[in-house]
Amino acid sequence: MEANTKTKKELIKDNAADLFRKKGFNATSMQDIADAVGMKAASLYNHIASKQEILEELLLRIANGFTEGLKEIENSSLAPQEKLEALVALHVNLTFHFSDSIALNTGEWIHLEEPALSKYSKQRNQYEKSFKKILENCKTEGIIEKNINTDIALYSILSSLHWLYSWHNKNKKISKIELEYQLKKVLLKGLIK
Amino acid sequence: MEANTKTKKELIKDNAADLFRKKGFNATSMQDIADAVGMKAASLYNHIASKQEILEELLLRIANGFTEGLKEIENSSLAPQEKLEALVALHVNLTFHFSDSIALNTGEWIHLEEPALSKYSKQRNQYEKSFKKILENCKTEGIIEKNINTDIALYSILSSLHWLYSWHNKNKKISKIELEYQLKKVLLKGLIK
DNA sequence: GTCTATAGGCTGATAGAC
DNA sequence: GTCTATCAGCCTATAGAC
Repeated sequence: MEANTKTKKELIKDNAADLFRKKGFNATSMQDIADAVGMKAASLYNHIASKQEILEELLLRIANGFTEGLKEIENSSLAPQEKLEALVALHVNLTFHFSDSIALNTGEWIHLEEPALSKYSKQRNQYEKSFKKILENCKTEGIIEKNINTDIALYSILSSLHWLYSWHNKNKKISKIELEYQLKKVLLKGLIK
Repeated sequence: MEANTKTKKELIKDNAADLFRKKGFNATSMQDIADAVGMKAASLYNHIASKQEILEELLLRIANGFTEGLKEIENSSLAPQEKLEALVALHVNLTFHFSDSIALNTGEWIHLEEPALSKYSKQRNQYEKSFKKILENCKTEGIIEKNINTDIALYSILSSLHWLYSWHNKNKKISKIELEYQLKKVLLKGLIK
């Protein structure tokens, strides 16, 4: 599928994602989106139902990406440590794949309204819970030290992975393979010898 | 200084910080802040000049906290690795000290207007630059492996430290000492044996 | 499917009585 | 220093001509 085969709705969502990321959801007006796409604000409503709808579709698409990726990893016969590495790879892949809209996953999701907010939060909580379980399996197997707090490890890793998009944007020079290699090292094996 | 000796301006800023964190700067109205403080929206302007001013004062106070803390560490005679540990401690301390307003440091700073935005960004960039320098010194001394990308290590650590506030809020059970111990372990020494 | 025109509501901020 | 009243502007979204 090439760029010019995109539906106008997809084009609107792409531009909106970019603006939401740069200015925030509330500070982005339909006027801003219309200007970016190249039409009048009123015309947007021939393709989308509301500003909310744009945010919902962008975020639920990403949430589904994570949910599906996680399911594959959970159902695999990888060892706990390999599952951890696969999760890092999943984040890197989704960051490259959804490059613009993935930034919304960090903060802008709070502007979702019900029932989308509940649906999104549910998926996100489920994801974190499963991630934590894998960390705990690593602990049981003695791969991770017993006195490491699983919650701290979890949120520490997730924070780094959530912010991936920001240097994907700043520093395009880093390839996917290199990014994956570095993150596995820094996040899992540690910095100091 | 006790809670009830706070000026009304400080009370307004405290409540605003809490709302900005929960709802975002743009989604928080002066009405919301007035309701939280217990006065009419118009009365707020007897204590503050504008909504912008609140955001600026909250963020510049934090930025100064980081700048000053960093200066102390830089001017100390600690070894590179100890400086790294001191930086982790600095983030933990400021997270506990500014518990509500520190959250704004993660995303809401984009709503600063000039010239405050430039001032803030300058301090932030300077902070990251100095942090990076300390990492590079660790590399020179052979404490950190040569093939680790300093930028990735830097942003990975900073991301985790920026998100500290979120589980400080969720999980008050973790003490400052324990948090500091765990983070030094997870961020610096690594997860996997 | 695009446009112009506009509704209806909320926003940050000000004026002026008390 | 607090209030009521109010302004001027911007916001999302709709109606209806073309």
